Amino acid sequence: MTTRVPQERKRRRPTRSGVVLSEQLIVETALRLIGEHGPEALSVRRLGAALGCDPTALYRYFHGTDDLVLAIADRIIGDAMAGFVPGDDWVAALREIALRVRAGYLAHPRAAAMAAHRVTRRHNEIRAVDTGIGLLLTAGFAPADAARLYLAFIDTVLSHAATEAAFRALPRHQREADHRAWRDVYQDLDPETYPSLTAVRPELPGMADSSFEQAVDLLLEALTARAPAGRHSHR
Amino acid sequence: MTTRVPQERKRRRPTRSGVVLSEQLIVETALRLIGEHGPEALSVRRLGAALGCDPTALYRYFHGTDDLVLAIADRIIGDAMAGFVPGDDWVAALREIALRVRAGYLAHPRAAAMAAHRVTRRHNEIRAVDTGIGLLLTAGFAPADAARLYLAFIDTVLSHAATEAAFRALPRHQREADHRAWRDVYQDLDPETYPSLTAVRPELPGMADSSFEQAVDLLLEALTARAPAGRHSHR
DNA sequence: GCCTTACGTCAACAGGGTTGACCCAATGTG
DNA sequence: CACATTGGGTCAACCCTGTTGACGTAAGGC
Repeated sequence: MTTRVPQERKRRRPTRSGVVLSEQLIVETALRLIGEHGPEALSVRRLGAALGCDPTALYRYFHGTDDLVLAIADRIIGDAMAGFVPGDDWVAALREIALRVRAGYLAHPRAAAMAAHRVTRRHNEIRAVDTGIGLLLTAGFAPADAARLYLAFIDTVLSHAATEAAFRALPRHQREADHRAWRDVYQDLDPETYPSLTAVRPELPGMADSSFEQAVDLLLEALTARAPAGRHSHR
Repeated sequence: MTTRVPQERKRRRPTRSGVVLSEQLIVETALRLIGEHGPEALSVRRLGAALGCDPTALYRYFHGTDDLVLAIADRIIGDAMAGFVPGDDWVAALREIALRVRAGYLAHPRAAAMAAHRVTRRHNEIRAVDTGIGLLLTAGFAPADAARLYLAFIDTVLSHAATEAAFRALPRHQREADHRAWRDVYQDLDPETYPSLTAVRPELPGMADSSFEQAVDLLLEALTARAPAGRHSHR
Protein backbone atom coordinates (compact mmCIF):
# COMPACT_ATOMS: atom_id res chain seq x y z
CA MET A 1 0.00 0.00 0.00
CA THR A 2 2.47 2.58 1.24
CA THR A 3 -0.36 4.99 1.82
CA ARG A 4 0.33 8.49 2.97
CA VAL A 5 0.36 8.44 6.72
CA PRO A 6 -1.57 11.50 7.91
CA GLN A 7 -0.41 13.44 10.95
CA GLU A 8 -3.83 13.98 12.46
CA ARG A 9 -6.31 11.19 12.87
CA LYS A 10 -9.95 11.72 13.59
CA ARG A 11 -11.65 8.52 12.67
CA ARG A 12 -10.37 6.41 15.53
CA ARG A 13 -11.93 3.04 14.94
CA PRO A 14 -11.53 0.46 17.69
CA THR A 15 -9.85 -2.78 16.71
CA ARG A 16 -11.57 -6.14 16.87
CA SER A 17 -10.36 -6.58 20.44
CA GLY A 18 -11.48 -3.09 21.42
CA VAL A 19 -8.12 -1.27 21.44
CA VAL A 20 -7.84 2.13 19.82
CA LEU A 21 -4.56 2.38 17.92
CA SER A 22 -2.25 5.37 17.83
CA GLU A 23 1.34 6.03 16.81
CA GLN A 24 2.29 6.51 20.44
CA LEU A 25 0.63 3.30 21.57
CA ILE A 26 2.35 1.33 18.82
CA VAL A 27 5.81 2.65 19.66
CA GLU A 28 5.30 2.05 23.37
CA THR A 29 3.99 -1.45 22.79
CA ALA A 30 7.00 -2.20 20.58
CA LEU A 31 9.39 -1.11 23.31
CA ARG A 32 7.47 -3.05 25.94
CA LEU A 33 7.47 -6.13 23.74
CA ILE A 34 11.24 -5.97 23.42
CA GLY A 35 11.71 -5.39 27.10
CA GLU A 36 9.54 -8.29 28.18
CA HIS A 37 9.95 -11.04 25.64
CA GLY A 38 13.52 -10.48 24.53
CA PRO A 39 15.07 -8.88 21.50
CA GLU A 40 13.66 -11.29 18.94
CA ALA A 41 10.10 -10.42 19.88
CA LEU A 42 9.86 -7.42 17.60
CA SER A 43 8.23 -8.28 14.32
CA VAL A 44 5.24 -6.81 12.58
CA ARG A 45 3.24 -9.93 13.26
CA ARG A 46 4.08 -10.17 16.94
CA LEU A 47 3.51 -6.46 17.39
CA GLY A 48 0.09 -6.83 15.86
CA ALA A 49 -0.69 -9.70 18.17
CA ALA A 50 0.46 -7.75 21.22
CA LEU A 51 -1.68 -4.80 20.20
CA GLY A 52 -4.67 -7.02 19.57
CA CYS A 53 -5.00 -6.03 15.94
CA ASP A 54 -4.20 -7.36 12.52
CA PRO A 55 -0.47 -6.97 11.78
CA THR A 56 -1.14 -5.05 8.62
CA ALA A 57 -3.05 -2.37 10.50
CA LEU A 58 0.37 -0.96 11.40
CA TYR A 59 0.87 0.02 7.80
CA ARG A 60 -1.82 2.64 8.29
CA TYR A 61 0.51 4.35 10.74
CA PHE A 62 3.99 3.64 9.36
CA HIS A 63 5.14 3.24 5.79
CA GLY A 64 7.10 0.15 6.71
CA THR A 65 9.49 -1.35 9.21
CA ASP A 66 12.07 1.33 8.53
CA ASP A 67 9.66 4.11 9.38
CA LEU A 68 8.67 2.36 12.58
CA VAL A 69 12.30 1.91 13.55
CA LEU A 70 13.02 5.61 13.12
CA ALA A 71 10.04 6.49 15.27
CA ILE A 72 11.30 4.13 17.98
CA ALA A 73 14.80 5.59 17.75
CA ASP A 74 13.45 9.09 18.18
CA ARG A 75 11.56 7.98 21.24
CA ILE A 76 14.68 6.38 22.75
CA ILE A 77 16.76 9.52 22.24
CA GLY A 78 14.06 11.67 23.74
CA ASP A 79 13.74 9.44 26.80
CA ALA A 80 17.51 9.25 27.28
CA MET A 81 18.12 12.99 27.20
CA ALA A 82 14.99 13.95 29.10
CA GLY A 83 15.76 16.42 31.87
CA PHE A 84 19.43 16.84 31.05
CA VAL A 85 20.93 20.21 31.95
CA PRO A 86 24.71 20.75 31.52
CA GLY A 87 26.53 22.06 34.57
CA ASP A 88 29.66 24.20 34.69
CA ASP A 89 32.07 21.32 34.13
CA TRP A 90 32.13 20.65 30.37
CA VAL A 91 34.04 17.39 30.78
CA ALA A 92 31.51 16.06 33.28
CA ALA A 93 28.68 17.18 31.02
CA LEU A 94 30.11 15.34 28.02
CA ARG A 95 30.56 12.25 30.14
CA GLU A 96 26.96 12.41 31.27
CA ILE A 97 25.79 12.71 27.67
CA ALA A 98 27.82 9.62 26.86
CA LEU A 99 26.40 7.63 29.76
CA ARG A 100 22.83 8.73 29.01
CA VAL A 101 23.07 7.74 25.37
CA ARG A 102 24.51 4.39 26.32
CA ALA A 103 21.85 3.74 28.95
CA GLY A 104 19.11 4.63 26.49
CA TYR A 105 20.46 2.20 23.93
CA LEU A 106 20.96 -0.62 26.42
CA ALA A 107 17.42 -0.21 27.69
CA HIS A 108 16.21 -1.27 24.24
CA PRO A 109 19.04 -3.26 22.70
CA ARG A 110 17.19 -4.71 19.77
CA ALA A 111 15.65 -1.42 18.71
CA ALA A 112 18.98 0.33 19.16
CA ALA A 113 20.80 -2.29 17.13
CA MET A 114 18.42 -1.64 14.26
CA ALA A 115 18.36 2.13 14.53
CA ALA A 116 21.84 3.09 15.70
CA HIS A 117 23.44 3.19 12.28
CA ARG A 118 20.63 5.33 10.92
CA VAL A 119 21.03 9.06 10.79
CA THR A 120 17.86 10.23 12.47
CA ARG A 121 18.48 13.95 12.31
CA ARG A 122 15.42 14.83 14.33
CA HIS A 123 14.78 17.37 16.97
CA ASN A 124 16.21 15.57 19.96
CA GLU A 125 19.44 14.72 18.19
CA ILE A 126 19.92 18.22 16.86
CA ARG A 127 19.44 19.59 20.32
CA ALA A 128 22.03 17.19 21.68
CA VAL A 129 24.51 18.26 19.00
CA ASP A 130 23.89 21.90 19.77
CA THR A 131 24.44 21.26 23.45
CA GLY A 132 27.62 19.26 22.87
CA ILE A 133 29.22 21.77 20.52
CA GLY A 134 28.24 24.50 22.93
CA LEU A 135 30.17 22.71 25.67
CA LEU A 136 33.33 22.62 23.56
CA LEU A 137 32.88 26.29 22.63
CA THR A 138 32.71 27.29 26.28
CA ALA A 139 35.85 25.19 26.82
CA GLY A 140 37.58 27.66 24.53
CA PHE A 141 37.87 25.62 21.34
CA ALA A 142 37.68 27.47 18.03
CA PRO A 143 34.46 26.82 16.11
CA ALA A 144 36.13 24.57 13.54
CA ASP A 145 37.79 22.47 16.25
CA ALA A 146 34.65 22.31 18.36
CA ALA A 147 32.63 20.93 15.48
CA ARG A 148 35.23 18.37 14.42
CA LEU A 149 36.09 17.21 17.92
CA TYR A 150 32.47 16.91 19.01
CA LEU A 151 31.77 14.80 15.95
CA ALA A 152 34.63 12.47 16.85
CA PHE A 153 33.42 12.27 20.43
CA ILE A 154 29.75 11.62 19.76
CA ASP A 155 30.44 9.23 16.90
CA THR A 156 32.63 7.19 19.21
CA VAL A 157 29.97 7.18 21.92
CA LEU A 158 27.21 6.23 19.50
CA SER A 159 29.33 3.53 17.87
CA HIS A 160 30.31 1.99 21.17
CA ALA A 161 26.76 2.09 22.49
CA ALA A 162 25.46 0.56 19.29
CA THR A 163 28.01 -2.22 19.51
CA GLU A 164 27.05 -3.01 23.08
CA ALA A 165 23.39 -2.91 22.19
CA ALA A 166 23.92 -5.19 19.22
CA PHE A 167 25.74 -7.65 21.44
CA ARG A 168 22.91 -7.72 23.94
CA ALA A 169 20.44 -8.11 21.12
CA LEU A 170 22.02 -11.41 20.12
CA PRO A 171 20.16 -14.63 20.91
CA ARG A 172 21.23 -15.82 24.33
CA HIS A 173 23.27 -18.82 23.22
CA GLN A 174 25.31 -16.73 20.78
CA ARG A 175 25.88 -14.08 23.42
CA GLU A 176 27.04 -16.62 25.94
CA ALA A 177 29.23 -18.38 23.41
CA ASP A 178 31.01 -15.10 22.62
CA HIS A 179 31.36 -14.39 26.30
CA ARG A 180 32.75 -17.83 27.04
CA ALA A 181 35.25 -17.46 24.21
CA TRP A 182 37.49 -15.19 26.24
CA ARG A 183 37.55 -17.68 29.07
CA ASP A 184 37.83 -20.90 27.12
CA VAL A 185 39.45 -20.40 23.73
CA TYR A 186 41.85 -17.72 24.83
CA GLN A 187 42.99 -19.66 27.90
CA ASP A 188 44.57 -22.63 26.16
CA LEU A 189 46.87 -20.95 23.69
CA ASP A 190 50.31 -22.00 22.62
CA PRO A 191 52.73 -19.69 24.53
CA GLU A 192 55.19 -19.57 21.64
CA THR A 193 52.64 -18.74 18.98
CA TYR A 194 50.89 -16.14 21.12
CA PRO A 195 53.46 -14.76 23.56
CA SER A 196 51.71 -11.48 24.36
CA LEU A 197 48.37 -13.12 25.05
CA THR A 198 50.14 -15.54 27.34
CA ALA A 199 51.79 -12.65 29.18
CA VAL A 200 48.44 -11.08 30.01
CA ARG A 201 46.53 -14.32 30.49
CA PRO A 202 45.07 -13.45 33.92
CA GLU A 203 43.46 -10.35 32.39
CA LEU A 204 41.76 -12.10 29.47
CA PRO A 205 38.45 -13.00 31.13
CA GLY A 206 37.99 -9.27 31.65
CA MET A 207 38.11 -8.76 27.89
CA ALA A 208 34.48 -9.77 27.80
CA ASP A 209 33.56 -6.70 29.84
CA SER A 210 32.62 -3.41 28.32
CA SER A 211 35.32 -0.92 27.43
CA PHE A 212 32.84 1.92 27.03
CA GLU A 213 33.85 4.00 30.02
CA GLN A 214 37.54 3.37 29.46
CA ALA A 215 37.25 4.66 25.89
CA VAL A 216 35.22 7.68 26.95
CA ASP A 217 37.78 8.51 29.64
CA LEU A 218 40.62 8.31 27.13
CA LEU A 219 38.82 10.60 24.72
CA LEU A 220 38.01 13.12 27.43
CA GLU A 221 41.64 13.08 28.56
CA ALA A 222 42.74 13.90 25.02
CA LEU A 223 40.16 16.67 24.74
CA THR A 224 41.23 18.14 28.08
CA ALA A 225 44.86 18.10 26.94
CA ARG A 226 43.94 19.89 23.73
CA ALA A 227 41.73 22.47 25.42
CA PRO A 228 43.08 26.05 25.27
CA ALA A 229 44.89 27.08 28.45
CA GLY A 230 42.90 28.83 31.14
CA ARG A 231 39.64 27.18 30.15
CA HIS A 232 40.14 23.87 31.85
CA SER A 233 37.42 21.80 33.33
CA HIS A 234 36.61 22.52 36.95
CA ARG A 235 38.65 19.58 38.03
CA MET B 1 20.88 -31.50 11.63
CA THR B 2 23.55 -29.50 13.30
CA THR B 3 26.04 -32.21 12.54
CA ARG B 4 29.57 -31.97 13.83
CA VAL B 5 31.58 -30.16 11.24
CA PRO B 6 34.89 -31.99 10.85
CA GLN B 7 38.10 -30.06 10.31
CA GLU B 8 39.60 -32.35 7.69
CA ARG B 9 37.63 -33.51 4.73
CA LYS B 10 38.66 -36.34 2.51
CA ARG B 11 35.56 -37.42 0.70
CA ARG B 12 35.28 -34.47 -1.60
CA ARG B 13 32.23 -35.25 -3.65
CA PRO B 14 31.51 -32.93 -6.58
CA THR B 15 28.18 -31.16 -6.56
CA ARG B 16 25.50 -31.67 -9.21
CA SER B 17 27.03 -28.87 -11.27
CA GLY B 18 30.55 -30.22 -10.84
CA VAL B 19 31.91 -27.82 -8.22
CA VAL B 20 33.87 -29.23 -5.32
CA LEU B 21 32.87 -27.43 -2.14
CA SER B 22 35.21 -26.29 0.59
CA GLU B 23 35.02 -23.92 3.50
CA GLN B 24 37.34 -21.53 1.72
CA LEU B 25 35.33 -21.57 -1.50
CA ILE B 26 32.10 -20.92 0.37
CA VAL B 27 33.50 -17.95 2.27
CA GLU B 28 35.03 -16.46 -0.87
CA THR B 29 31.84 -16.92 -2.83
CA ALA B 30 29.88 -15.24 -0.04
CA LEU B 31 32.18 -12.21 -0.15
CA ARG B 32 32.03 -12.08 -3.95
CA LEU B 33 28.27 -12.31 -3.84
CA ILE B 34 28.05 -9.35 -1.50
CA GLY B 35 30.52 -7.34 -3.54
CA GLU B 36 28.77 -7.90 -6.84
CA HIS B 37 25.06 -8.06 -6.20
CA GLY B 38 24.73 -5.68 -3.29
CA PRO B 39 24.43 -6.14 0.42
CA GLU B 40 21.11 -8.01 0.44
CA ALA B 41 22.48 -10.77 -1.74
CA LEU B 42 23.76 -12.90 1.12
CA SER B 43 21.34 -15.63 2.08
CA VAL B 44 21.76 -19.36 2.38
CA ARG B 45 19.59 -19.89 -0.64
CA ARG B 46 21.35 -17.38 -2.87
CA LEU B 47 24.72 -18.61 -1.72
CA GLY B 48 23.75 -22.13 -2.68
CA ALA B 49 22.63 -20.94 -6.09
CA ALA B 50 25.88 -19.02 -6.63
CA LEU B 51 27.91 -22.08 -5.66
CA GLY B 52 25.87 -24.36 -7.88
CA CYS B 53 24.78 -26.59 -5.03
CA ASP B 54 21.77 -27.21 -2.88
CA PRO B 55 21.49 -24.51 -0.19
CA THR B 56 21.39 -27.07 2.56
CA ALA B 57 24.76 -28.46 1.53
CA LEU B 58 26.27 -25.51 3.39
CA TYR B 59 25.12 -27.04 6.64
CA ARG B 60 27.75 -29.74 6.12
CA TYR B 61 30.37 -27.04 6.46
CA PHE B 62 28.83 -24.59 8.92
CA HIS B 63 26.47 -25.22 11.80
CA GLY B 64 24.27 -22.37 10.66
CA THR B 65 24.24 -18.81 9.46
CA ASP B 66 25.96 -17.64 12.60
CA ASP B 67 28.90 -19.96 12.07
CA LEU B 68 29.22 -18.81 8.48
CA VAL B 69 29.18 -15.18 9.52
CA LEU B 70 31.99 -15.78 12.00
CA ALA B 71 34.06 -17.46 9.31
CA ILE B 72 33.51 -14.53 6.98
CA ALA B 73 34.47 -12.10 9.72
CA ASP B 74 37.71 -13.93 10.43
CA ARG B 75 38.50 -13.96 6.74
CA ILE B 76 38.04 -10.20 6.55
CA ILE B 77 40.36 -9.77 9.52
CA GLY B 78 42.92 -12.04 7.92
CA ASP B 79 42.82 -10.19 4.61
CA ALA B 80 43.05 -6.84 6.34
CA MET B 81 46.06 -7.82 8.43
CA ALA B 82 47.84 -9.77 5.71
CA GLY B 83 51.47 -8.78 5.46
CA PHE B 84 51.39 -6.48 8.45
CA VAL B 85 54.62 -6.23 10.38
CA PRO B 86 54.84 -3.74 13.26
CA GLY B 87 57.79 -1.38 13.13
CA ASP B 88 59.58 0.25 16.05
CA ASP B 89 56.94 2.94 16.52
CA TRP B 90 54.10 1.39 18.51
CA VAL B 91 51.80 4.38 17.97
CA ALA B 92 52.26 4.20 14.23
CA ALA B 93 51.68 0.47 14.34
CA LEU B 94 48.41 0.84 16.24
CA ARG B 95 47.30 3.49 13.78
CA GLU B 96 48.05 1.19 10.88
CA ILE B 97 46.05 -1.59 12.51
CA ALA B 98 43.13 0.81 12.84
CA LEU B 99 43.31 1.87 9.22
CA ARG B 100 43.67 -1.71 8.00
CA VAL B 101 40.68 -2.92 9.98
CA ARG B 102 38.58 -0.05 8.71
CA ALA B 103 39.61 -0.66 5.11
CA GLY B 104 38.79 -4.35 5.46
CA TYR B 105 35.34 -3.59 6.79
CA LEU B 106 34.55 -1.02 4.14
CA ALA B 107 35.56 -3.49 1.45
CA HIS B 108 32.68 -5.73 2.58
CA PRO B 109 30.21 -3.41 4.27
CA ARG B 110 27.31 -5.79 4.59
CA ALA B 111 29.35 -8.66 5.94
CA ALA B 112 31.07 -6.30 8.35
CA ALA B 113 27.76 -4.93 9.54
CA MET B 114 26.67 -8.43 10.48
CA ALA B 115 29.91 -9.62 12.01
CA ALA B 116 31.57 -6.60 13.54
CA HIS B 117 30.28 -7.05 17.08
CA ARG B 118 31.05 -10.74 17.25
CA VAL B 119 34.03 -12.58 18.71
CA THR B 120 35.12 -14.96 15.97
CA ARG B 121 37.33 -17.12 18.20
CA ARG B 122 39.33 -17.99 15.11
CA HIS B 123 42.97 -17.80 14.18
CA ASN B 124 43.16 -14.45 12.46
CA GLU B 125 41.37 -12.65 15.25
CA ILE B 126 43.49 -14.24 17.94
CA ARG B 127 46.69 -13.30 16.13
CA ALA B 128 45.56 -9.69 15.74
CA VAL B 129 44.79 -9.45 19.45
CA ASP B 130 48.17 -10.92 20.31
CA THR B 131 49.92 -8.39 18.07
CA GLY B 132 48.03 -5.42 19.49
CA ILE B 133 48.60 -6.32 23.12
CA GLY B 134 52.24 -6.97 22.30
CA LEU B 135 52.59 -3.41 21.05
CA LEU B 136 51.31 -1.97 24.32
CA LEU B 137 53.58 -4.28 26.29
CA THR B 138 56.64 -3.02 24.38
CA ALA B 139 55.41 0.50 25.10
CA GLY B 140 55.99 -0.31 28.73
CA PHE B 141 52.45 -0.75 29.98
CA ALA B 142 51.81 -3.26 32.74
CA PRO B 143 50.01 -6.43 31.58
CA ALA B 144 46.70 -5.46 33.17
CA ASP B 145 46.81 -1.99 31.62
CA ALA B 146 47.91 -3.31 28.26
CA ALA B 147 44.95 -5.66 28.08
CA ARG B 148 42.40 -3.08 29.24
CA LEU B 149 43.71 -0.26 27.07
CA TYR B 150 44.03 -2.42 24.00
CA LEU B 151 40.45 -3.50 24.48
CA ALA B 152 39.30 0.12 24.63
CA PHE B 153 41.35 0.96 21.56
CA ILE B 154 40.28 -1.93 19.37
CA ASP B 155 36.65 -1.74 20.46
CA THR B 156 36.56 1.88 19.43
CA VAL B 157 38.17 1.08 16.10
CA LEU B 158 35.82 -1.83 15.47
CA SER B 159 32.75 0.13 16.53
CA HIS B 160 33.60 3.07 14.32
CA ALA B 161 34.39 0.85 11.38
CA ALA B 162 31.19 -1.10 11.90
CA THR B 163 29.15 2.06 11.97
CA GLU B 164 30.68 3.26 8.73
CA ALA B 165 30.19 -0.14 7.17
CA ALA B 166 26.58 -0.34 8.32
CA PHE B 167 25.86 3.02 6.79
CA ARG B 168 27.32 1.96 3.45
CA ALA B 169 25.36 -1.26 3.64
CA LEU B 170 22.06 0.59 3.70
CA PRO B 171 19.87 0.52 0.62
CA ARG B 172 20.73 3.48 -1.56
CA HIS B 173 17.54 5.42 -1.03
CA GLN B 174 17.82 5.23 2.75
CA ARG B 175 21.46 6.28 2.61
CA GLU B 176 20.71 9.24 0.40
CA ALA B 177 17.68 10.19 2.45
CA ASP B 178 19.82 10.33 5.56
CA HIS B 179 22.39 12.44 3.77
CA ARG B 180 19.78 14.81 2.41
CA ALA B 181 18.15 15.12 5.81
CA TRP B 182 21.48 16.11 7.29
CA ARG B 183 21.93 18.90 4.73
CA ASP B 184 18.37 20.13 4.81
CA VAL B 185 17.91 20.05 8.54
CA TYR B 186 20.99 22.10 9.29
CA GLN B 187 20.29 24.69 6.61
CA ASP B 188 17.37 26.46 8.22
CA LEU B 189 18.11 26.45 11.91
CA ASP B 190 16.67 29.02 14.26
CA PRO B 191 19.70 30.93 15.66
CA GLU B 192 18.03 31.44 19.02
CA THR B 193 17.00 27.83 19.49
CA TYR B 194 20.37 26.46 18.34
CA PRO B 195 22.99 29.13 19.11
CA SER B 196 26.02 26.84 19.13
CA LEU B 197 25.19 25.22 15.84
CA THR B 198 24.70 28.65 14.35
CA ALA B 199 28.11 29.69 15.66
CA VAL B 200 29.86 26.86 13.85
CA ARG B 201 27.62 26.90 10.77
CA PRO B 202 30.51 27.19 8.26
CA GLU B 203 31.95 23.96 9.64
CA LEU B 204 28.73 21.96 9.41
CA PRO B 205 29.14 20.61 5.86
CA GLY B 206 32.29 18.86 7.07
CA MET B 207 30.28 17.07 9.71
CA ALA B 208 29.10 14.65 7.06
CA ASP B 209 32.64 13.33 6.71
CA SER B 210 33.97 10.45 8.72
CA SER B 211 35.40 11.14 12.14
CA PHE B 212 37.30 7.86 12.21
CA GLU B 213 40.84 9.18 11.96
CA GLN B 214 40.11 12.06 14.31
CA ALA B 215 38.86 9.64 16.96
CA VAL B 216 41.85 7.33 16.48
CA ASP B 217 44.25 10.26 16.81
CA LEU B 218 42.61 11.38 20.04
CA LEU B 219 42.85 7.89 21.49
CA LEU B 220 46.47 7.52 20.50
CA GLU B 221 47.26 10.89 22.06
CA ALA B 222 45.72 9.73 25.33
CA LEU B 223 47.64 6.44 25.20
CA THR B 224 50.89 8.27 24.51
CA ALA B 225 50.28 10.54 27.48
CA ARG B 226 49.64 7.54 29.71
CA ALA B 227 52.64 5.55 28.49
CA PRO B 228 55.38 4.98 31.10
CA ALA B 229 58.23 7.45 30.80
CA GLY B 230 61.24 6.49 28.69
CA ARG B 231 59.27 4.26 26.41
CA HIS B 232 57.78 6.92 24.17
CA SER B 233 56.96 6.43 20.56
CA HIS B 234 59.74 7.41 18.14
CA ARG B 235 57.95 10.61 17.37
C1' DG C 1 -30.13 9.35 7.82
C1' DC C 2 -27.26 9.33 4.01
C1' DC C 3 -22.41 9.29 1.65
C1' DT C 4 -17.91 9.25 1.82
C1' DT C 5 -13.81 7.45 3.19
C1' DA C 6 -10.55 6.09 6.87
C1' DC C 7 -8.90 2.13 8.47
C1' DG C 8 -9.17 -2.61 10.40
C1' DT C 9 -9.30 -7.17 8.29
C1' DC C 10 -8.24 -11.01 5.30
C1' DA C 11 -5.81 -13.88 1.99
C1' DA C 12 -1.89 -14.35 -0.49
C1' DC C 13 2.94 -13.96 -2.12
C1' DA C 14 7.86 -14.11 -2.03
C1' DG C 15 11.60 -14.74 0.52
C1' DG C 16 14.19 -16.21 4.79
C1' DG C 17 16.62 -20.27 8.00
C1' DT C 18 16.55 -24.88 9.33
C1' DT C 19 15.23 -29.95 9.64
C1' DG C 20 15.16 -35.00 8.72
C1' DA C 21 15.03 -38.53 5.38
C1' DC C 22 17.06 -40.31 1.34
C1' DC C 23 20.64 -42.23 -1.33
C1' DC C 24 24.72 -42.05 -4.21
C1' DA C 25 29.59 -42.37 -4.54
C1' DA C 26 34.19 -41.99 -2.66
C1' DT C 27 37.08 -44.30 0.43
C1' DG C 28 39.74 -47.94 3.28
C1' DT C 29 40.01 -52.71 3.81
C1' DG C 30 40.58 -57.52 2.64
C1' DC D 1 39.17 -56.26 -7.37
C1' DA D 2 35.09 -56.25 -4.53
C1' DC D 3 32.75 -55.07 -0.60
C1' DA D 4 31.02 -52.42 3.53
C1' DT D 5 31.13 -47.94 5.43
C1' DT D 6 29.81 -43.37 5.70
C1' DG D 7 30.53 -38.54 4.21
C1' DG D 8 27.96 -35.34 2.14
C1' DG D 9 24.88 -33.57 -1.72
C1' DT D 10 19.89 -33.47 -2.57
C1' DC D 11 15.01 -33.00 -1.78
C1' DA D 12 10.67 -31.85 0.43
C1' DA D 13 8.76 -29.75 4.08
C1' DC D 14 7.96 -26.55 8.04
C1' DC D 15 7.49 -22.15 10.09
C1' DC D 16 9.04 -17.64 10.22
C1' DT D 17 9.37 -12.90 8.03
C1' DG D 18 7.68 -8.23 5.58
C1' DT D 19 4.51 -6.49 2.37
C1' DT D 20 0.56 -6.07 -1.03
C1' DG D 21 -4.19 -5.41 -2.83
C1' DA D 22 -8.94 -6.18 -2.29
C1' DC D 23 -12.74 -5.92 0.76
C1' DG D 24 -16.08 -4.17 3.83
C1' DT D 25 -17.53 -1.87 7.95
C1' DA D 26 -18.26 1.83 10.90
C1' DA D 27 -17.30 6.63 11.94
C1' DG D 28 -18.05 11.74 10.82
C1' DG D 29 -19.64 15.56 8.12
C1' DC D 30 -23.67 17.35 6.38
